[in-house]
Parts: sequence; C-alpha cells; structure tokens
Amino acid sequence: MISLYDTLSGEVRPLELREPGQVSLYACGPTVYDHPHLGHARSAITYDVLRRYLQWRGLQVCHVANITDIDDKIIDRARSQGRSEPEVAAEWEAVYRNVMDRLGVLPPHQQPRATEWVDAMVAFIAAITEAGKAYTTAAGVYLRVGSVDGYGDLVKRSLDELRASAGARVEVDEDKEDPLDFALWKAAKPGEPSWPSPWGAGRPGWHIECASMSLGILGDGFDIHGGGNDLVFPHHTNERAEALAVGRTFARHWVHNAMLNVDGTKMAKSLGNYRTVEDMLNEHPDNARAFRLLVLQTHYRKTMEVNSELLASARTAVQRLDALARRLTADPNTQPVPEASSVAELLRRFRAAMDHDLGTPEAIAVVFDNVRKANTGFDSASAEGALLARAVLDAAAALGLAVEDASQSVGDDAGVEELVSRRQAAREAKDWATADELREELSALGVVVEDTPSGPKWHRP
RNA sequence: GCGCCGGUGCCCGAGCGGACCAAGGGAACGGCCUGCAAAGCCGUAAAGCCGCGGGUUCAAAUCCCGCCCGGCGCUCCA
Repeated sequence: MISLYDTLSGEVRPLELREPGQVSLYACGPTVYDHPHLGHARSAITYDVLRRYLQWRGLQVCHVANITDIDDKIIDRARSQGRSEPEVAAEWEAVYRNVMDRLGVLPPHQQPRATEWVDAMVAFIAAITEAGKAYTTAAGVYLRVGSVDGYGDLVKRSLDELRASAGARVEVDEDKEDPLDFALWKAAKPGEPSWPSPWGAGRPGWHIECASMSLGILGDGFDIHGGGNDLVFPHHTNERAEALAVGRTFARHWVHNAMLNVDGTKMAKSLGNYRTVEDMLNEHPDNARAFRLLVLQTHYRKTMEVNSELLASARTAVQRLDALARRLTADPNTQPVPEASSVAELLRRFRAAMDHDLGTPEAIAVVFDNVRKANTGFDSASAEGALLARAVLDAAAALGLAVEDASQSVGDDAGVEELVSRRQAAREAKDWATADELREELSALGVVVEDTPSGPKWHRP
C-alpha cells in the first residue's frame, strides 16, 4: 500500500485512487521567462520520481505539468527586450525542456500551455460568475473568497487569520469587496496581450489556468496535485476555491515539496547564491545525476542543502553505481539460480521505504547497502553478486538514477584497446616503467584502466 | 507581527516512544587485494547521546512547555 503525506488532511495517508490502477498527477510547471534554477530542478525531479516509482509499482500514470506562457513577468521581459510575449515564452519553454531533459526528467505525458486553454478558462470563470461567487470591477473579475466554504483549509487558516495578515507584503486593491478576493480575469492594459471575454478583453489569472487545465485534462476528482510548498497559498488554495465555487471536486491528494538552500541560505539573486540549472550542469557532466542523488537523499518535504562540495561527493557516490554496473557487465552470470532471498529482502526494504511517503533517503540507503553486498558477492564469486547488482540497478532506475552502461563506453576505440594490451604485455614482462607510462597515456585520453583478476578493464569516467 | 516546518557526527542526511541499530552517502584513518595504483572488501578503528532549559513516562533523538537559531508563507515565487 502506497501512502503519501496530504497537505489538506495534514497526515500521511493511503493513496486512494479514483480508478484502481490508474494515477492522475498534476504538477505545477514553470512560468517561462528566465533560466530555470535549482529549485525548479528539485521540484521537477520530485514529481518525476513520484511518477517513475508509481509506474515501477505497476500503476498507469498520467502525468500533466503545465507551461505558464502568459504572465506579468513574461510581459515585462518582452517589453524590455522589444519582443513579443509569444517569442519570449517560446524561447524559455525550449530552454526549460532542454534542461529537464539533461536532468533526466521524463517529459510529462501532457504539457498544456496556458494560452491554448483560454476558452476553457473563460467558460470556467463564467460558471463561477453564474454561481454568484464572483464579481466584476474595473480591474477584472474577482472570486468572492468568503463564499467558498473551507477556503483556507489547505493552509489551515481561517478567513479572519488570513485577512489579518493580508497586505503584509502587497497593497490591497480598494475596489475589492474583501482583501482576500483574487483575480480570475484581468482586464487588459494598453499594449498587453489579451483575449476576448464576456467581461471585456483581458487575460486569465494565474490560478484559473491551473484549475482549468488540471480539471480539463484529468477530470474531476483527479488523484494528485503537486507543486512547491510555496504554492500552497495562495496558488493552490485559490485553484481549489475555484473548483469548489462551482461544486466540482478537486484533487484527492495534495503533495508539496520543500524548498532548497544554497550554501546554507535560501537561493536569491541578491545573496549571490542564485544558481541556474544550466550553470550547475555545465560545471560537470555528471552533475545531473549527482543533483538527483542529492534530491533523493533528502526527504522531499524537508528543505535541502546544495553546494559544490555536496555535488562533488554525490558524484563520487554515483560512480560506485557505475563501477557496479561494470562488474555486472563483466560477469553477467545469467545462469538461473535458486530464488535469492537477499534480492527479495532488498525489494521488500526498497518498497517499504518508498511506499511510506516517498521515503527516498531510506530507499537510497537500501540501494547502497546492496551495492556493498553485491560487490561482496562478486568478490567471493557467488552468483549473488550479479543477482543483487541487477536488482540494485533496477531500483536505482526506478528513482531515475541512470547508471552508465559500461559496454557502451568500450568497443569503438581500437587505439585504446591497443594501448591497454601493450600495457598488459609490459606488466606481464614486469616492465613497470613502460606499463606506467602507458597508463599515463591512457589517462591523458580520459581512460581509466582497472586490473582485475580476469584481466584489464577500461572505461571513461 | 501571524501561521507552518526544521535544528542529529567533520559535511549532507534517515530515524520521530522501547530491541543498546543513532541508517545511508561523502571526507578521514587502519588493514586486505595490487608491482604501484584504480576498483572492491573488511574494520569490536576514529567520529554524534540527537540546538538549550525544564517536564511527562518504567522507557525520549522521538511526546509536552519555554527559549535561541534557520527556512517558508502571508496575492501570482518551485
């Protein structure tokens, strides 16, 4: 049984699916106007892992993540660069997709763009208006928050508590009936992109976008809605209010991942610790896997730390998986063997960890525990080595941790093969000077040679 | 200010009432293996008594109270 922490109920509870065997998952995607940063990466990886694991458990998952391609920030950016909003959005959407690809994040099954769903949004707003839960001002259409029962449930705050702190950071529009009321539709300002509507030209508010696309694609009562925990209020609270306002059932489970700190504090341009995913990826080719390992080693609901030292240590750890994969390639031992209880134990522990609120840190601990056991198996020439190695690699793959296929890195390079065999010949002749010289040469080519009992093996790290 | 979440070894980070198990990763140290390395293994080796102070309990890192520190939210930010 799979359990997840649900923000609404405030407890870890069994995943109750709308339809047995099928999971509908909506995770809030990015507003495309700038470089994705490490926080985006953590969030995307979190839901990628959730999706992969559910699939690994045999469930059929429909993963939807939106692209917000119309927003104040996009408009500002377009204006400052003298370009059109669609141009800006398209540029950054492409960057985002490319970065996610490099991070090993599977493309969601659907990635709707907000601008392609405006008709549905207009219809949704009309329904809310007809239900008497919205009103119009010069600035747009607003949802009457007080008319929705349990509005603040997701943040666990009453309307009065919310009102008490409303405006702490932003001034309140005087035309609104209640400072908490939020925009469903924003009247167009001169020069801004706009769409026609019963309330005049304008554009949709942020929350109605996600509410329309999630319900439009996944249907009422879809299973999981996820996003960063900074979205709990107002974004998710407001999406939920929109659905409730027209009597529709919204997400059955709310999942929120925690934020990330760089060098001990929150990432911010003003603090000088702001890091884009591209910068991290360009620093070292293996940082994609290293970062994913770091994400996995911290529980998704806890603030995680990232810095260069941690990335470096994670790279080292990932290499142990590669080394194990190489041993497996060298000694696949495909012979049928009796049911290995050690493999069953590994799977049992792995599943138990993951089933309990996505316990990736413990799952990773299980993986590394078994890396050692598999190596011990290989060392003692037991069939258990290959069996465990395969299970370990499978478990790692379920978390999206790709392990290099050693057989791919060998083969196409006859020059390297030649150097390796010349070195081996020198070794056999106990000509250590020549052997070491050749090892240097290979090293310069980016090749590492390991002398194993069954002869030399080489790979590119 | 109000609300929520955290503070565990040199670093990161599990565990959240009880088997003396404080996982796992990195770093460091000592062995084994190796011509030397690399990779790998072993270590009753070194390293936490779990932010501070009270309390509850037969039993607390795990529950309660207070304090200190950090993070997030308080209208468009993952």
